Amino acid sequence: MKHVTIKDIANKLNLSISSVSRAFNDKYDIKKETKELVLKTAEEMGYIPNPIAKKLSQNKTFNIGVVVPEFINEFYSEVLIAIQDILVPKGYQILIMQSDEDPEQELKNVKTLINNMVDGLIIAPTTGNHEINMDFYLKRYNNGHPTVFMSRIDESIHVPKVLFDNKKWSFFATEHLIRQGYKKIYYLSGYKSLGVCQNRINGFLKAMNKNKIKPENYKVIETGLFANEGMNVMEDLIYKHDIPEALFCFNDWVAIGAIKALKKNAFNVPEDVAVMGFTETRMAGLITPQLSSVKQPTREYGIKSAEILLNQIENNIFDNETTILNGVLNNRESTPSKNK
Amino acid sequence: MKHVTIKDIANKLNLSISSVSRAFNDKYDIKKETKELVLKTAEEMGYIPNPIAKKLSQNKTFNIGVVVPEFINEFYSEVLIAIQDILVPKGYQILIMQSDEDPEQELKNVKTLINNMVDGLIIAPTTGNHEINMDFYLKRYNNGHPTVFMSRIDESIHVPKVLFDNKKWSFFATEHLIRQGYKKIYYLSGYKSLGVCQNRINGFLKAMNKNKIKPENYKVIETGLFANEGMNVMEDLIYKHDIPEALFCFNDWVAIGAIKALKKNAFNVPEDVAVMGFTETRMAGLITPQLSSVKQPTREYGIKSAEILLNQIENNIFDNETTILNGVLNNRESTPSKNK
DNA sequence: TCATTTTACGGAAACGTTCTCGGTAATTAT
DNA sequence: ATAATTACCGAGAACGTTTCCGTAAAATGA
Repeated sequence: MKHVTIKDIANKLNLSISSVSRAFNDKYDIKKETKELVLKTAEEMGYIPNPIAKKLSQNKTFNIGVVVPEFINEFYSEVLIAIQDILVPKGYQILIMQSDEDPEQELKNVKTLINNMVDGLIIAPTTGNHEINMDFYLKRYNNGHPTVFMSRIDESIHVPKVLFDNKKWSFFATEHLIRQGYKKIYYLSGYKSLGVCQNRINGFLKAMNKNKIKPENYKVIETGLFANEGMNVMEDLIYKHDIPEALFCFNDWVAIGAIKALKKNAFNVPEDVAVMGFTETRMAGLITPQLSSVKQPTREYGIKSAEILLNQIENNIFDNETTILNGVLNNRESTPSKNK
Repeated sequence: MKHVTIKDIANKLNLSISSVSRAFNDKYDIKKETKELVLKTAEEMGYIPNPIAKKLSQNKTFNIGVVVPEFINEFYSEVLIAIQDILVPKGYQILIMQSDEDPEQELKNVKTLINNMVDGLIIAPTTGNHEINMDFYLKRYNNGHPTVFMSRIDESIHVPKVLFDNKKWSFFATEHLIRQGYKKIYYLSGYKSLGVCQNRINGFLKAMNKNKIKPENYKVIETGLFANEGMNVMEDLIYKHDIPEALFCFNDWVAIGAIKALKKNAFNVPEDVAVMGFTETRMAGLITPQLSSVKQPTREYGIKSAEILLNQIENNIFDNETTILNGVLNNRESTPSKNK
């Protein structure tokens, strides 16, 4: 039951502790035969190295902290898996914490991870511009602590980051609706206080301006992140007889909620109202009608973030590079062409 | 930039290291004033305790390993959040690993966590009866290592576990279809090799027997876990003109896939074919028609598992208790009554 | 007042590694 | 054969805590 240590092996073989240690860590001054002997007896004795001791003496934990705003949606789950795929083979362990979309919880999470001496942090902030948190993260990063930011972070902040151009793809999605022939388009946005939502609003508005859509033919309606909010907002519009030709929604959930409200009130999708989602989920291709949406590259998010972090930790390379990932606009049944 | 240690504080105050340590750990032989002095100067000097050293000297990591088969679906995400909600306030950190539904990966994950000296393990096996893994876990548990098993584990195995009676609820769901008046019912199962799938099949068959449904009026068709598999199997049935009155599906995804195939081939749901899901997801209430399903109590899963583990770790209570959680059968539009 | 108990603190070992330094034996070069 | 080099190994400090044990000072009791 007693834990076998390096010392026990040393005693048994009449070797020194240092020699046994060398046997495990290769490449040092150690004879091939003794090394093999040590390895063999270690195996026999059921030796398991104590990572805690290793960490203490090396001042390295081989732990990476990852903080995400939530992982109920597939998005961050997929990102996390990708991060693991890169980091675990390199010997790192990942500590995952979720902030429940709350900046205060986020800061707590980061501090907990720091207290646990993580070798590096990947942070997906709940919002891109929460100043108190950002100040804290920045100071730490500038003191030389490996950190990568992800997803919802302002492009202007001078740190290594991996992001998606929400404004651009929101613009693309909106223009797509315009090109499909829809004249009156409403955007059901998330919370305007979230940076990511603001960016997508800006993309929507940019498309309106560029295409000279008159103000009476578009609207931005603050909605939320979940289906029931999309449903409520749509119910409200129906109640007011304020029905657009097309809806662009902050995410697939909002879109699905809106569709539900429409169907319930005898509107046909897409004949009466076309609907477009965002941050595609697996459902998009499965519901009726199949939902047009913008797919974000979840795996690339994780892979790229992990690689940048590794570069900081292992090669001491601290570029403030910004990686902007590309999406895919999937046109499906919910946004057919009205032209001709 | 140098890390402030307990020693630095001791030097500054002309105290011994032990006294400073006592100041932080309360309740020992320490005068109130000195304690406050230590705490105050520690604060000023920006002291952060080194958890690694603490762990080494206490032989405790305050880390809990949680291994889940996957966390792409909401189910385990919700369980994980509940586990965190219980354990984090108690000072524990959670290391999450996912096995990608692969027993070998699962064993690797568990071993990685053990090597990292977790104080306890919560394991949701990919399947309930993979013998090699189970032998390993059991031996460890019987050697006094805190462990709780969750979700997909056989009731007969003598360990502390939290589970859902899949057979019972599958039986309930099937009987519900029968009572709603459906005479010909097919079950689209998961992989028969997975214990959890086998249990649900047994529940289905039990309902068939009890209600004396003739063999020509039911079928169990091995399908899979994802929507495209549900879709393919249903397409195949349609091709063979082998259409039941109701479908019972292994999970909501399979159900949604099957519904898609039906709609595509001009069958109406539920008029032509009723459909019932399982392990309810958020989508169930949002798609058209709203999907009847069985809701599993995800939060209770996590809370109960965490509590049992804490009891093992902190109170040394190792009951082999089995907690069986209750579900809820939500009847929605996809399974209306045919009677009358 | 003196013996006894309590309180508060210091010394030092322990946790299990890594790693620097120095030393000896073996090998090679001169 | 001797000197120089190399290969291999051991001693012991270091990482930052906790905790056991001993003891001086203070408090208590008679």
